[in-house]
Amino acid sequence: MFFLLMEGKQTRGRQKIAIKRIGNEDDRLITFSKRRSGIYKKASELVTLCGAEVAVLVFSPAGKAFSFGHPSIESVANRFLGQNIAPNDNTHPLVEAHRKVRINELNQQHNELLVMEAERDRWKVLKEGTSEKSSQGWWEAPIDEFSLQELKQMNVMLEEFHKNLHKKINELRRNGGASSFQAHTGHATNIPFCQL
Amino acid sequence: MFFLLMEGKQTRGRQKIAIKRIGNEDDRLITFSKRRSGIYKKASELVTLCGAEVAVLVFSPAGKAFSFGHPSIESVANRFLGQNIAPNDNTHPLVEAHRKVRINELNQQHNELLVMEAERDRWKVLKEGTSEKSSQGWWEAPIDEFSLQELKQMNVMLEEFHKNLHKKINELRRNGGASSFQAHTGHATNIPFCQL
DNA sequence: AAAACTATATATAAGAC
DNA sequence: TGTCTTATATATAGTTT
Repeated sequence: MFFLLMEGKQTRGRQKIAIKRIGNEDDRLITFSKRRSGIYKKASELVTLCGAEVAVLVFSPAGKAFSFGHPSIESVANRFLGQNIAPNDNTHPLVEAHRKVRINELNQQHNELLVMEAERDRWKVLKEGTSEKSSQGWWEAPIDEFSLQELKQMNVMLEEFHKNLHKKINELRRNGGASSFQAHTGHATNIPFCQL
Repeated sequence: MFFLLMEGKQTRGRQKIAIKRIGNEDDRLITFSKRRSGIYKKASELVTLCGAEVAVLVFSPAGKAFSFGHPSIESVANRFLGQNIAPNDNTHPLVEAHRKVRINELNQQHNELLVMEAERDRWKVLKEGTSEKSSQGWWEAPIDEFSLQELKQMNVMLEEFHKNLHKKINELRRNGGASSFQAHTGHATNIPFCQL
């Protein structure tokens, strides 16, 4: 602790910062990661609360891509581009997107899986009140209906599914497809897939 | 005021809500609008603080499209979509890779340029006196750090640089192949993913 | 290089205009 | 619709583990 003036307080808490480029690279990277997660969370809440479709695309200064999307990044982005770009312009990349779409479906499932896994532990805790069955979004699964036993079984199934998914994705990758995704899991378990 | 128990308080303040679909339509619409703005603000802060590129696409349940993007929705979306499309019909991998790297460098410069130009224009506008409700948002640039003279010089430099950049890009296109500049913008930025 | 921890800054629900 | 207010919920800066 640098400041001895803080009688009785363990930290200075959140400090105000100016909205300008963060000079220190380490701080900037940490802030990038934290705030990116924060935006994903906000986006997912907007989806759930209002039934909206949202896509968030982020490129780090280093050029690494991150994204959040519901129902999928592709669907939202295409919907947007489709209405803003000449609809019958077939030179647009969308034409050759067949394999890509398949891979993206898998990736989306993978993202959902990661989210579910991340949420799974929270569900255990959440087993208190609120018997809601409004299954709007993918994360809004029927929480309360799972006993601990069922959660354990689900855990096993998820892990199995997870492995299979990776295998399929890797097969597709070897066949020439490519995609790169990162899920918002709340746990930052990043498994970006690699092209080539 | 429903609750007479609120001694001395004018409102109950922010109330906790469950993250589930808001039943009342009016509330849902208001929340949609407020939170959408909130996400834009967060996105713009991420841009400014970390130098990221961000696009946020939102569709209301009614199907109306909203978006935020920096440097532009199109550039970020194309960059993302392009990155997820597998150019599996490459000629020679190494040649292609080298060209991609070169174009990637140019694209990054170009994106930086777009950012700088966008900011420059904002500064210009602000200098010219239309200072209305621009007291918030990421475009609130550090005006005071730049004299008018410096802005003019920067303007010239930017335009020169911009022209050269386009020239180089066009050269590469002629030597390299089919894609448009826009397509290259998308394809050129997956260095972190394919380890060329 | 993540994750956890406080204390504080910020976002926003509910209401009023 | 949009803007303002208030009080509270939530996000997060700075730091430690």
